[in-house]
Amino acid sequence: MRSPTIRDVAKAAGLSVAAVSRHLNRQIALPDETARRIDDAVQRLGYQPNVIARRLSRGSSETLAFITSDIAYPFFAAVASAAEAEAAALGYSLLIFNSRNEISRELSLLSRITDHQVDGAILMTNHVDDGQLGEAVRKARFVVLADEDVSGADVPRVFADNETGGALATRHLIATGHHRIAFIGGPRGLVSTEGRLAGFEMAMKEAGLPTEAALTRFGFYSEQAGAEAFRELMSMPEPPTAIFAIADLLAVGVISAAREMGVTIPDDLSVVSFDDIPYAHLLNPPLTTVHQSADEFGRVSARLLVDLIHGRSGSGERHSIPVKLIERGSVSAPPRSSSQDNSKRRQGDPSQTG
Amino acid sequence: MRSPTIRDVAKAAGLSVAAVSRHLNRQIALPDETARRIDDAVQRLGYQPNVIARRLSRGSSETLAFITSDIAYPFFAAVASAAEAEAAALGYSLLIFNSRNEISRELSLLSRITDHQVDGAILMTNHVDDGQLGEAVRKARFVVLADEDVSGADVPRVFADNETGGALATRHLIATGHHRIAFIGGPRGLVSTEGRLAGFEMAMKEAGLPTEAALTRFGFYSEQAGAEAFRELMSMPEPPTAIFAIADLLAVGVISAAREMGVTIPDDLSVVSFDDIPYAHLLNPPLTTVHQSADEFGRVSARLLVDLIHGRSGSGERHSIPVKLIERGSVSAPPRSSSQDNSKRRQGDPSQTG
DNA sequence: CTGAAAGCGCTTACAG
DNA sequence: CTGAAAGCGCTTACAG
Repeated sequence: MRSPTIRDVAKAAGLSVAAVSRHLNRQIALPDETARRIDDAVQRLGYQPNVIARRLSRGSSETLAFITSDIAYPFFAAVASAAEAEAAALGYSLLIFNSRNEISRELSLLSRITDHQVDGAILMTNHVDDGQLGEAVRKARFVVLADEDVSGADVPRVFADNETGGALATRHLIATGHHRIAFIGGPRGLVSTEGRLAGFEMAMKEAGLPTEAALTRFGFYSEQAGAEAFRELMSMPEPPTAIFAIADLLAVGVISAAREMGVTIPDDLSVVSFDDIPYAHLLNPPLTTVHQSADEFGRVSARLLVDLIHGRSGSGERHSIPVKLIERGSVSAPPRSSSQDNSKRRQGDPSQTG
Repeated sequence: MRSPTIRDVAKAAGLSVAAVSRHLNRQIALPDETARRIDDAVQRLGYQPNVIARRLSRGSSETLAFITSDIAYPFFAAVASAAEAEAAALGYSLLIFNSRNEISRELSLLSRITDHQVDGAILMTNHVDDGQLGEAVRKARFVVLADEDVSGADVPRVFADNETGGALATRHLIATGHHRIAFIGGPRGLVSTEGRLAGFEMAMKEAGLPTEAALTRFGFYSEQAGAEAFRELMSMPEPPTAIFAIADLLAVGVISAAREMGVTIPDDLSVVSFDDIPYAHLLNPPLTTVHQSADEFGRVSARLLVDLIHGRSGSGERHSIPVKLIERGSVSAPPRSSSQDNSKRRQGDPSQTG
């Protein structure tokens, strides 16, 4: 019941192991008759090369890793799926890893590159680094950073155009008549949070609108964090009339909490978010959100990684994924009653900018 | 720049390779001083064992594969995530593979078991087998089949209680007043389709209701297939007043198409589905659906696989995942106007059963 | 063109 | 207890 090895094939074909190996790897053109003898033996024995052994002697695996903080988040799953498709087209397998956003797991996954278990990795982390990850990435070398940054790592990067997206979302809210706009972000220090915040602030400034510290919240990327931020915002003396939640996941938390509190979106409160996850258009309300292409994210990352492995792409490379605003049903004009007057009353507030 | 090997460590510690290996694998209790020498050398050199080499000589990898037809489908992603968590708790890594439901990819993934690239696999296929897959599973041995069956494979299985779920969904529709109920299934021959169909038919029969062939459709598991089945159903002379779509994915297709055609759910048409994907409660309308626990699916599958590898679980084992109906907003009483009378008129139709 | 042999980096029976 | 050596199944310089 032992699986046949290349030696068995060689014996059966009356040839040397080397000849068989070379033939199987197409590094040699054998006379037809000889080639057939090998192929027949392979057939008959049901021989399958042992990939582990090949990997050990060759030092490469034709396998890539995709490390995500949460494979259950639809946007990340969609990126993984696209990366897989592109990797396959380029002759690579893709292993998908769930890091649960734990640095220890990210580190051990990255070490599989040094191991030659995989040739390289696409890393989608989702926390700020204390330096460990940066060092590991530098050591692993064949890594592309997608969606979030790891500072100090000299590798290619693929980010969404966060700043433009943030500005797009905010301008849309302003154009619809909102002045008191809250910002619900992820953790501070992440490029997603900082980029989208910069876009938000830029758009507010353009419009001559103040950015109030109490209206900009930060926290984890989770439904719960979105819900919590929403509740805090609504319990303010003068709640905002619109929210820019910088991820659909956060917006989902906002929607759930709003439902519970009986506030209607968009009648009582407008919401714009970011990502455009698969079912965003079917939610209630349909989410107005900044779209970034998961497909392009995955494909570009995979291509960049393969290029890097083959020395065809520089480590300084940066790729920006374009964004666009998708208007659906979660935004409307602010309710007549509210904040218009309130915001005037607060004109002199020292916490205001601009 | 070459990564340090166990030989380097041995040299640095002034010991044999064997001693180092045994110490690192805790198969030996060295005098404290000696142990420290090794640990220091490991530290200093930054030694990390080469997993590939270990795997080749040991013949096992402490790694499991999770093969899914579509990692981008939220339910599957959730199962993968749970399987990963359980595997990690049991000391195994989990690689997630996207097979795209292509048999050639499933086969090559399965062959990684024979390869010793992975110790075993959880296989979630989604097509009927022509025998190839069954043979590969039999050969690979350390496989657990989840969600869908592969006939002729003598391995453990984890299925939802499809029949009960199908009956639950159908009875709910009947209890709400529906008589003309359509069934939108996946491909014929899959246990999900057949089991849920059996439950559907059982519930209809219980209620003394006919099952009309034109009202039961089968097709791929895709949004598109759901939309198409819906359109065909609605263009019938007497369309159904309710649909049991046996997967949320299908229901999402139905909802989209209904939106386009201007039919309102649940006022014009009631819909029940199956799965309860993550955002089902936030859709418009909130989906009334049969819940199956993705978490339990993933955890049980992983545990069964590890048990199988360790010879602790028999290949005949079957585990059934309980289901329950979650009532939300996609079902209401049938519209006054319709089918009540129509269905009487068709009493004598030969295509009717029972 | 072809084969014998070394080597990839571990683990583990075997002998001391 | 400890080490020298064989072996896991391939690939590939090297020599013929």
